Amino acid sequence: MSSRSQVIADTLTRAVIDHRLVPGCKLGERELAEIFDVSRIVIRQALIRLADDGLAQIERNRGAFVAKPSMQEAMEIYDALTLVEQGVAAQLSDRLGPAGWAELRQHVERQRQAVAAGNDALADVLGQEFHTVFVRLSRNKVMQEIHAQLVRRTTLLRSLITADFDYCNLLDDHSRLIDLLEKGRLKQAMELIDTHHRTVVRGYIMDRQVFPELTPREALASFLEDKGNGAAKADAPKKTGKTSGDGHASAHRHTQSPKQIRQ
Amino acid sequence: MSSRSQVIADTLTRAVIDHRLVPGCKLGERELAEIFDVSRIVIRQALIRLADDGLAQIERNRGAFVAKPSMQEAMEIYDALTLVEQGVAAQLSDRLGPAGWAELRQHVERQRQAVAAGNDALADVLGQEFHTVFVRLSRNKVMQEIHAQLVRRTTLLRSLITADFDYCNLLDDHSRLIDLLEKGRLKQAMELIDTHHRTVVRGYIMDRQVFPELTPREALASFLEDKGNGAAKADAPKKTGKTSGDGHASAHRHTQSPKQIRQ
DNA sequence: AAACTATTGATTGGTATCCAATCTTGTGGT
DNA sequence: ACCACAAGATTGGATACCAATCAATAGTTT
Repeated sequence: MSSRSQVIADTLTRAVIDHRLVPGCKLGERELAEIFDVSRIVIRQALIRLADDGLAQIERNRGAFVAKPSMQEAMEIYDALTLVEQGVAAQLSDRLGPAGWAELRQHVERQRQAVAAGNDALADVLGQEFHTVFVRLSRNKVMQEIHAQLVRRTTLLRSLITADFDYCNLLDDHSRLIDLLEKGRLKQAMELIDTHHRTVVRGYIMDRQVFPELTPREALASFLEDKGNGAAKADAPKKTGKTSGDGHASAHRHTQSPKQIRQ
Repeated sequence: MSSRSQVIADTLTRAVIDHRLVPGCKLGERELAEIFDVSRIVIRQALIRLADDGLAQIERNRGAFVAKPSMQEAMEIYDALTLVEQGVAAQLSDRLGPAGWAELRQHVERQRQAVAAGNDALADVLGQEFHTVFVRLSRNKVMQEIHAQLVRRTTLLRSLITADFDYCNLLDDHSRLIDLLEKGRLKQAMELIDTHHRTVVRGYIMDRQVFPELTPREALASFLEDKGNGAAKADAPKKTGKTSGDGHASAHRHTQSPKQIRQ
């Protein structure tokens, strides 16, 4: 249904927020065209979409690269995210019904169980997803899209840094946030959101040089496999690219292997 | 410096927010390609940019049209705008220095003078611009871009409705907002922002059928003239497309002349 | 006459090929 | 070691072409 450039843009987006394509990585038209078996023009359209989303930057006559935000921009993204989530919190504290609170609590509970079961990967995804669910309850699609875009960009940021903190703390934050909001303690709730994000940022140490771990061809190998199967080609990337979680309750650490650097 | 598709996207954006191109208007590739004297591919890239910005919608195998948001979406856009401006207000009330407040007051003063001088067009632009200046003082480029996009979309909405209110009231709102914020009366300030936008929305009567006033060729005639001159071609559209004001303190009324309708 | 169907025409999405401008790189001379 | 210049590669764009699909018309049937 979607145009091919949209599918490819979604696939690339997924690759970026999964840290398979890291900031600074060159996204050559010819190379991508070969990988996706499509003409260069379709690739260019996909890259325009990525650039509009803030995940890539296109330099005239030099090509597209995975975006490499400055520390300043990183701060701004987190500030914007905080602002949005605080605003949504304010709205929800007024308008959210019992069913909504229940859904949030249930989500936290699922994450707690994942932690208890030692399934860190799932816990990670759920922790990220919480914020998305939170905003979804505002029932404002425009706001959802803005938030999703900001979240994607924070996820991109996590490629640039070495996170180092435990996320049990953050899970507690989610639980406490619900409590505060339901009790109408809006001011404290907003304070919590602020410190929550600040905790995340503070856990980050920005490495100025980031080393690509994978070439585009390696990073997108899974897509090539999918393409072999045939059916899953168009569906899978679209869905995961849009709905699946992203966020910042990660404890990953990236091994650094110098290879091809930009700047 | 920018790619041609970007320049064209900016030109089209300006035409849309100036209401020369109204919601539902068909944006045919071939027609635009002739108008701008470029290949269809460049046009398609420009249309992708517009669609990503929420100003156009592309339907597969049917083409691109100027976006025609539903009443629901209109509400969501205004809610999002309110949320963003409230958040910025909260930040500014803490962090803004005397110079900032002075800039805001000066801006209101300029608008007041324009009103006094009977220069309604200028007053309109300044009234719209106030919100942009307000957000700019947050010194957060990411937030600025989000806000600018939302403002563009509200401006698009104004094509869909018949506004009917005087904007002296809104000018007072701006002045009062500054007073409240500087005095730290944050809660009242946020309430004011909310009612400010609600006033705007309430002044609107959504007409379900919108009639294109101009064909793309007519709407973009000024561009064609510029192109004849040669020099002003690349500069003018770029600059105005990005910085010049948009907002909602308008008192325009659109005459309706049935012509080519969609749906 | 009204409703359904088929053909035609126009438009879009996409490919392949070509070209100019620009960037990068590597080589050679000093 | 350093600078200049030429060669190669890459991007931005034009053009021509094709298949798929939508819209609208004309024709057929009831």
